[in-house]
Amino acid sequence: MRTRDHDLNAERRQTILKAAGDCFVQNGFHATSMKDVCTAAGMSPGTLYHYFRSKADIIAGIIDEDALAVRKALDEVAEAPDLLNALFEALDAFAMHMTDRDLILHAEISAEILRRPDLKQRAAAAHLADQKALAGAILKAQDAGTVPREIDGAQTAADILSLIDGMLWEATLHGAAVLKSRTPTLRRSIMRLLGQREQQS
Amino acid sequence: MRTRDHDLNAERRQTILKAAGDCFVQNGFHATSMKDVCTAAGMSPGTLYHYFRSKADIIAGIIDEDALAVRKALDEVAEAPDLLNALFEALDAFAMHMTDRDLILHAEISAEILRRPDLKQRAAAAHLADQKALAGAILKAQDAGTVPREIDGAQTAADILSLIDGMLWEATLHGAAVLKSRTPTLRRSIMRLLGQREQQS
DNA sequence: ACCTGAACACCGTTCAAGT
DNA sequence: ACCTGAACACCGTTCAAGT
Repeated sequence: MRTRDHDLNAERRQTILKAAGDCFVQNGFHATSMKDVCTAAGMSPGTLYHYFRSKADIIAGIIDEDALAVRKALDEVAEAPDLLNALFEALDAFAMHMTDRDLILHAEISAEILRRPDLKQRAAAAHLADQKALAGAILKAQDAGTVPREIDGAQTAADILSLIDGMLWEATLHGAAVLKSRTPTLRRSIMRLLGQREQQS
Repeated sequence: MRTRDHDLNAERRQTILKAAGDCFVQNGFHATSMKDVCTAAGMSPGTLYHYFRSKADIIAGIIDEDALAVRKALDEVAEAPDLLNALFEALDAFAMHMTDRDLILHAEISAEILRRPDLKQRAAAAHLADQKALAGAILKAQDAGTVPREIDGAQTAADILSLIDGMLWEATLHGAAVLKSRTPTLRRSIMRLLGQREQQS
């Protein structure tokens, strides 16, 4: 058959993404050479370039995988009946399961987004979609009476995402351990942003 | 005289930092070659390497300049008699005077911090110092009775810095214009984090 | 279509030589 | 001390040739 083998294509691409991810976590995006990725993936440069057009294209693939995961998590929160509960549960799960590997890869991803205009554009669209999903959830909570009307849904959604990003930034700077210690206080801050009164547990 | 000429040294370093900054803003850190910086600074590679040990060392110099500016602004806020006022004034000035150039350079800086462990360590120290300065200011406001006692100063300081970083991230993704539209709502979010009641102006 | 590996263009850094 | 520019080692990408 001369036609393109889609299964092989998808499989090879997956192999390359995994191998590249490992390399990037170990040595960073710019410190790993294409030769490194080739060795890790067990193929020659020519073959690798058959599946990805450039080194940058590889990290774009990794970014897409990451964005999809965030997307799914937020959509689940948006669809849940109780916003606060769902959000805090997602946050806990996030802080629990985030490994050092994830954190390092997230840093590499962010760095590359900051650098490349085309990735920046995709990240901007993803960020807007995330914001809208959360804003929709806030609106629903306002209809249900859980969140006061005077809260600006869109802006508050953006601020909540900022808080989470900020925690991630702290975690990359000071180590993954801060995720666990930070989650409870982050909870309180998010509640304040959503206009909740203080409450003793 | 065979002894090191300190004035010339400082001047040349400044020339290089400025030239490199221009190059990085135009083409990004990794897309500008040392040859580009040499041309912009008007000197040969050998001379440039006489003043900076590496390309990474140049961006480290730019980072230090940036961190110093943040440091100064936050210390002024911390020393002001009225925290809220001083903070909001600083924020307005920040949003007003932030140029596209600053924003792009900030992005390049962040990307490089994410990548290099030694820069990461310095950024972590700077972030901690910023956080402490703001936490001190919150404590002072608590003593003055402007901010309620149940607020956790250190964590709230971290959260406020997260909100500002988040706004910067949004600005790099969606353009500098969001800084001006975002500042008023950011104000309200910060007030909420500091336990202030809603108020009509 | 899928794969190989030598070859090309380029870049960060060094170093012998000059003043 | 300060400066030059050719030279070195390395890296992302291409391409002629093979199956």
